[in-house]
Formats: sequence, structure tokens, C-alpha cells
Amino acid sequence: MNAPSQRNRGQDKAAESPTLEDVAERSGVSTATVSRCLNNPSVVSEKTRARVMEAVKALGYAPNFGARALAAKRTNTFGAIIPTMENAIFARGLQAFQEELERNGITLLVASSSYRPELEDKQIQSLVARGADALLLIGHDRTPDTYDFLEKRQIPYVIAWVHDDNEARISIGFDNRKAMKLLAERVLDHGHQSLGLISAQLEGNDRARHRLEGIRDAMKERGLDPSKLQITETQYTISCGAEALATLLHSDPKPTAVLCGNDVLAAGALLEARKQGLRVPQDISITGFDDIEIAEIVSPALTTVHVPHSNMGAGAAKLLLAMRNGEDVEQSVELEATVVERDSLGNAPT
Amino acid sequence: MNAPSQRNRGQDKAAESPTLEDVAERSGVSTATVSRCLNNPSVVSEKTRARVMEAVKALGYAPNFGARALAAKRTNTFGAIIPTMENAIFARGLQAFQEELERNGITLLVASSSYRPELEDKQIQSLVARGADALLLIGHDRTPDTYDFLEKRQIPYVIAWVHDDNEARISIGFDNRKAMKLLAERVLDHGHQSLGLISAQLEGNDRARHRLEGIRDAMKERGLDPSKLQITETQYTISCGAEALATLLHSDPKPTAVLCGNDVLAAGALLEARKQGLRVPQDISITGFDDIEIAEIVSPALTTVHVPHSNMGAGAAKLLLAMRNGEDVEQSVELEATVVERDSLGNAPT
DNA sequence: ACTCACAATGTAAGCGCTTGCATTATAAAA
DNA sequence: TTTTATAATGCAAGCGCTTACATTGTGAGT
Repeated sequence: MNAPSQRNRGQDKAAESPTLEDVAERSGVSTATVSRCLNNPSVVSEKTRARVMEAVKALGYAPNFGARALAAKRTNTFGAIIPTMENAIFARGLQAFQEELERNGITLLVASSSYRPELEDKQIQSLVARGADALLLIGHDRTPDTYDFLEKRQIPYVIAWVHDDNEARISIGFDNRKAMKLLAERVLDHGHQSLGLISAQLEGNDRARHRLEGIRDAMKERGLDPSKLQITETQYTISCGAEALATLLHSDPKPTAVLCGNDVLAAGALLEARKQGLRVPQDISITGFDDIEIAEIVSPALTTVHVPHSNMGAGAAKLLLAMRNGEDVEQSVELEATVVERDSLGNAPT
Repeated sequence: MNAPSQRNRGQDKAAESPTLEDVAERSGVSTATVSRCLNNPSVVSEKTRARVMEAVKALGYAPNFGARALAAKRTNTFGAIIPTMENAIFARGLQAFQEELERNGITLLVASSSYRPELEDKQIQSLVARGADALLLIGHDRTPDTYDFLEKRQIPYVIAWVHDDNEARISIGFDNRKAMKLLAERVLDHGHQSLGLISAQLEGNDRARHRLEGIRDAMKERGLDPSKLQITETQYTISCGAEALATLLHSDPKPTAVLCGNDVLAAGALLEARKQGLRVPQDISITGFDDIEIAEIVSPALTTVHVPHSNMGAGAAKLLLAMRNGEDVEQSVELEATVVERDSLGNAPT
């Protein structure tokens, strides 16, 4: 019987994760050579490389990410913090972002902030601690502390989903205000005089605020009193959308068209309208925002604002990649969002 | 003018991330004390703690995760790999999983495999390398190599979304075969003789296979020939569901009821049916699976199988937590999935 | 056969943190 | 005051990896 090995090395059953050293030992080379095999194979002779790789496989070796990051001071990892994963609002954009990154050999870590700024701050810290080389953030709204932290650490980041001339930070997205204004104009074109808005929480969400402003802009231009706009703030879920519509229907004057902060809310509103026996769009018009899949499958299909999800995602990745590579990116990029007319917007009932 | 500092420490503009040592220096204590302030504050005197914390704040210090994991050999991080983030199938379950973990002070890292086993394998490696203490996996289907790796590394993991008596691995979920059989029986109860199935890719997806088997079980029991079931395999997207229905409608005999592998597919099928001028359920019945939000908002609302998303998520977290704490979990847990009748299933046309 | 250049490998110093153990300050007891 | 138990703190050894730099091996040129 063998004496138990001092540090439980080798063939023992309850093996610790194998380390570089284990691989080195087994293949009879130094750890440096093993490391080179993994990171820069071309400098190692064919023969030893084969031997090392075999040992790697046999041992089931996988490098320890933390140790590697510590020694190499880069991680090839980017982070993204999105407000929610519960619905598809950010899914397509994120997908495009991720694909572009993968193409460049970098890994994406995703976190969700549940629309809570303090939580987002924690997530940022956590991603940075985990070595994220760059970050994707949604919207401009966050505390100065957060931005200070980012600056101090020199972490490249880009703000997505918005374009706002008043903000200096590099961003890629569309002008939420302009986009919503476009839609509101379309609504007004249909003769609606009394509008309602089902919005996300406005605080800490510049996109929601800008969309609201967009509606007011349109009303003003058409000589309507923007303060007459009925507003309900709520969460981004279907059932909240339904509730919100119910609330709105109690207000006086009752809106003949309800614009929703996004398609999910609109889907909920549609549901409630149906439940109350209201025909859309004959009795009431409802519009969405984002143009996610759900917009097409509800009936009536939603008139909504089409957001350039994929372009934003891919574009954000490119910006971040450039920043990481030390090129200096100076220009925010503005993308176009367009109104898609489908069936949920009709003429105002007379 | 000051001579440039040797290692660019201190107040320099382009500061590196502050380290424990920087904090220690600034607050006039050793790194050990700073570390203790952060991890085990109670053993440090009030006075020094205050001083240290102030330095931490002033410097914007955040611990380096990799270094910490390296030194402490634990990360309080779990990983989850789900097949897709594009739709909401796993969203609610994951949410519950995450909440339960957060309650226990552990962080969740999520990756998506796009239903590709090789990719999943890479993701597992990556999460483990990043120090995941435990893993959540969906379904049993994966290569022996993958399981070997997990065993060798002694990584606790649980398989979710399935319950299969034939598999020894610890799992939490429902019996997909039984659940789909239940639904199929309901369909047959409505007099349908000719069935179609729009399924996900069967290979590498035990859930999809079991659901298929469930339908066959039901057909056999009712004296129908299971080989008459019309099957289309496709991806889990709305447009794929639509296409698949179109295909199925060309087959002979034309199915009077089409069961879909999940609600997303069913939503697509509904869309296509509408496009082709077919009334659901008068002309054709369509059913879903999963009971995600989408099932209620399409019209007609989907008859589908309600899956215990939240219980699975929370339960999985509890199992994993127990395993991580060294308790040995021996029993898989089986949850119930039930049929929800809504409006998309009707009697067979005569 | 003997340089010399260059390819292949090895040596060893950290990266930023935790933690067992040793040391010192503090306060209660004598 | 001196002793002694105890609370606070410091010291220093790694954790698993990468990478300058040093060393050795190889084949071509003379």
C-alpha cells in the first residue's frame, strides 16, 4: 500500500482541480511551456505540444480564470447590464451584441438590474471585479458615483438604447423623444384628442421620460394641452399593462387612444380591453413601442415603434471593441427608429 | 516638479485599480486588517474599521474577484446554462432560481447554449473556470465527457426541467412524457384522429423527445397508430412555428389538431392559421406547452401545459445550496405539470 | 570540427488576495 | 504596579497563472 501523498496529488480519487503544474509534471515540461501551449502554441515545438495537450486532456485540465486574469491583467470578457431579462425587450439587441463579441473572441457576462439603480451599481462593481474589460449600459440615468467609478477605473463603456444630444457620453441608439413624437403624431392624425399613456416608472429611466416628452411635443405642436395627457406609471409586465388600462378607463375624459411605453404593456392593455368588451381599434386605439415579436402575434397586431435592436447590439459591440483596443471613439451614433402601422391604431370614435 | 513615481502609485491621474495594499497604506494598517474589515468586520476594532472603510470609499476600492477566489478557494457564485434567452421559456424559472440564490448571498452567472451541446460544454468549462461553485443544467442530454468533467471536478449540479426515472442524476422537474400524454389525451377527447406535432429539434433534447413519446403513448392507448403522427422539427421561434404549420398543412391526411413543442411555436402556428384564413379552433386546433405569458395574450388563448416554473427554479436553488453545503442530496424531486384548457383546442371538424 | 544565430525550454518573480500563526496593545485581576 | 488573559493587529506563505529573461539545444555556414 502506498503512503498517502502529502498534498493529495496524482491519481487520488477526490482530486482537486488539476493545475498547470500537474499538467507540466505529467508531460515532463515546465509550467511555462504548458502555459505557452495554451496561449501561444506556435512557439512550442510540435512534439512537446502534442505531449502537453494529451496531458491536458487526460487530466481534464481547464485553466483557472481568476489566476489567469490576475497574471495576465486582461480577461477578454465584456459585461452588459440590462434592466430586465423577463421579457424580450433587450433580448434581440443583446443577442446581436453577444454574437459580435464572440466573433472577436470575447466572452459576455450579462447581469440584470431589475430597473433598480442601486442594484445596477452593485452589478457594475461585480462585473468589474470579475475583470470585465468593458461594459454595455442601458440609458444615461445613474448616479454620478457610478460614473466616477467607471472613469476612475478607466473602464470603457457605452450607453445603448438612447441618443440624446445633451449627453456627452458615448452612446448608440435612437432618440426616444423623437421616436415617440413620430408615433404620437400618427395617433393625432387619426383624430384622437384625448390621449392616455401607460409608462414605465419615469424616475431613473430616461428613455421613459423622453418618450413622455415626445408625446407632449406632438400635442403642443397640434395645439393640444399637454397637461391633459393621462399618465399611469407602472411596471413592464403584461398584467400591469392590463391594470393600467383599467385605471385609465376610469379617468375623465376617457382617452380614445392609449400609447404604451412598450409592447409588453400594450399587450396587457389589449387583453384588458378585450376583457372589458372594447373593440380595438374601433372603440379604443392602443399602441406599443419596441416592435418585439409579441407585437405581431397579439390581435389586433400592434402599431408600434420599430427599434433597431440588432444594429444597436452589434454597433455597441463594435464601439466597445474599438475602445478596448485603445482607438479613441469620439462620436455617439444615432440610429433611426420608425413607426410601424399595424392594426391597433384606428380613427377616433365619433 | 515631482519625480515620477516608480510604480505610478497614489494620486496619479491614470490610476490603476486600487489594491488592498493601497487601502492598507492609506489607512496605516496591514493588508490583513483591511481584508478582515471586508470579510469579517467583527474582529476588527471599531476605530480602525472606520478608518479603513473611509479609505476604501475614498479610493473607490473594489476587491479583485479573481484574486479573492484564488486565495479563498470559493466564490459564492453559481452558474446556470439555459438553452435560450431569446424567449421567455426559462425566464420565470431562472428568475426564481436567482432570487433564492440572492437570498443566500450567492451570485448567479447565466450562460446560454443556443441548444448547441458543444457550446454548452464550453460554457460549462467557462463557468467552472470562473469559479462557479455549483451548476444548474437543463435536461439530461449531454456527452459523457461533460459529465465526467463535472464528476472529476466534484462540481455539484442539478438537472432541471425534467423528471425521468431512468436517470440517476439528481434532478428537479416534471415528467415531460406524462405531461404531454395528458394533453394529447385531452386532444383526443375532442375527437381528433389526425394529429400533427411541431417539435423542437429532437436530437440532444430529451424534453422534446419525451414529449413526442407522450403523444405516441396516448395514441396507442386509444388504438391510433402512432406512426401516423405528422412530425415537423424546427427551431423555437415564432416564424419557425408559422412555417412548420404551413408544412404540416400540406401533409396528407391533414391534421385537425396540431400540438406544439412549446407556446412560442404555437403562437407562430396560430399566426399562420390566421393568415391562411383558418379559424382556431373551429377549423384546426392548436396547443402549446409551457404556459408562458404569451399563451394568454394570443387569441385564441392557448390550451397548453402549465409548467411549474417558479417551483422548479426555487427548488433547484435549494438543492444546489444543500449540495454546496455538503449535505448529501439523494432524491430527485418530481413536480406536477397540468393541462390548462383555454380556447385554442376545440372539437374536431366533422 | 567549430562558430553563431535562433528556436525551444526553463527559472522565477510577481498579479491581489486570504488566513494560520506570531506578535503587540489593552484591560482586568491581583 | 505587575501579571495574565484576551482582543487587535501584523507577518508571510501561498492560491494558479503569465512572462521577461536566462539557459540550453539545434542546424547552417565556414
